[in-house]
Amino acid sequence: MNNFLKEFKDRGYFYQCTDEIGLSELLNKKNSNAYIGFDSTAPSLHVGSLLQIMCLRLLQKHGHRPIVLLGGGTTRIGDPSGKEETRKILSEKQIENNINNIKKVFKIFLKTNNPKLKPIFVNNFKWLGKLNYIKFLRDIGRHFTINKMLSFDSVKLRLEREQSLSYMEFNYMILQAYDFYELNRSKNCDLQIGGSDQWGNIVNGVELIKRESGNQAYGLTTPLITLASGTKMGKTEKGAIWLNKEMLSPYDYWQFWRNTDDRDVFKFLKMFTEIPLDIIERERNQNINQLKILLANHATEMLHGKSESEKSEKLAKNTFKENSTGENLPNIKVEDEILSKNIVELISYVNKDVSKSEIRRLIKSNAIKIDNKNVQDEKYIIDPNLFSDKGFIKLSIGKKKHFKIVN
RNA sequence: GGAGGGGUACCAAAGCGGUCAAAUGGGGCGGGCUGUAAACCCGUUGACUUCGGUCUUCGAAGGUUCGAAUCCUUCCCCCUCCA
Repeated sequence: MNNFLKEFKDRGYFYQCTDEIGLSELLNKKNSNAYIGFDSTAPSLHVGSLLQIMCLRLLQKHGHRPIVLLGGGTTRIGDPSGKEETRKILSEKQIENNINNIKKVFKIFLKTNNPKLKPIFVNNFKWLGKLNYIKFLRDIGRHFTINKMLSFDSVKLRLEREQSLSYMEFNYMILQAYDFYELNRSKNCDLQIGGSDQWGNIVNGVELIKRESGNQAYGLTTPLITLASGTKMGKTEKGAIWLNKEMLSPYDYWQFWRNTDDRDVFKFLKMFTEIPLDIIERERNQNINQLKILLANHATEMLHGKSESEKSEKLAKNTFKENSTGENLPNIKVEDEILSKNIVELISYVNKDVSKSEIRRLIKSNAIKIDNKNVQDEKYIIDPNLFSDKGFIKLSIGKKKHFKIVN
């Protein structure tokens, strides 16, 4: 089997392929261009897309060139796959904005120095935006039968549940198929990779290419990752785990991986790090917490760089150590004016998302600590002398949230 | 177009004149246990508060009433069945 495909499988990326043998031969024969499309509905991707990004890296590693499609065109439509409801339609400006932000992350993850492997960024609005309806129907539309389109899961499920599916969304799969066709034509792209929910869209593309141009293209899908806890990857209680650092700090990203469920650690090491598989296998029986740190370090390093990753690890060690002073936490400067008010005001100032009622509740349930000492009284005012020995105080909200307050 | 059913907090879902800031479950948050895990147990979950209360919330706007999530009117939206 082709090396790329082998590693793809060994790392747990593989779900389905339109023609495994054919693809394997193709990839052995030449360096190929492969594309993955990304949703541009949010200003950042989250870990839910990370597996796809890892696929792109893997392509590069094996000498193939990734094409990143940021769907300015299809985002304007909304993919009905796996969606219960019609998606909100974003403004042009928002989409452009999102695309620019998302690009930053790819520039981190993908190698851009080698001109042969350098990713190609495409925006399908470039071709979808200027399609001529009649011409499109005649050239492309004729290859699709309604009979078949109705049989695809994305459509079928909606209809079965008697949820409305607009004509606009119904066309999504044709547009995605057309994207693949267009990339095959103009960029020599002969492979599309996507999540398992994209299977139908991908197959349509492969068929369209075959019929319209006679070329053989391939599709490859990755499994949907569910966590041991049964939830979808990417979203947690606190919200999505964003990849852009403006939306989620490197430390919080590190913490996300550090807090991986025991049952997922081994799987994630294979999927989300590039540690050689034999080494992962060898390390497997190590202390589970060491493995989690390993995972967190690698994942964070890949996205935010070595120094951020090391800082996060250090900060975590420091923060969770018994009686830590919290000196490594980022400074939060608080003026006397706030400090002279009570603890509720202080916390409210430091953590603006929490309401004062909530803070009062936290105090009652023993969740608030100043320099590791519980605060029980909501009228408590910080003694300025506390600053004098170290120059700062540590404010803790619960066990995981800590702040270093400087005056 | 006709006939019904429905819109309640983060989600699901009860309530159908006062005792409703609204049962219950999930989720979240906090505490306990631990390993920053899982499981489990407990507490909590509109806002503000001088802790006495005060203010805003049950699709929207009006109305009836001492008093409405609950009754009436109009409007908006969703669903089911028939055409």
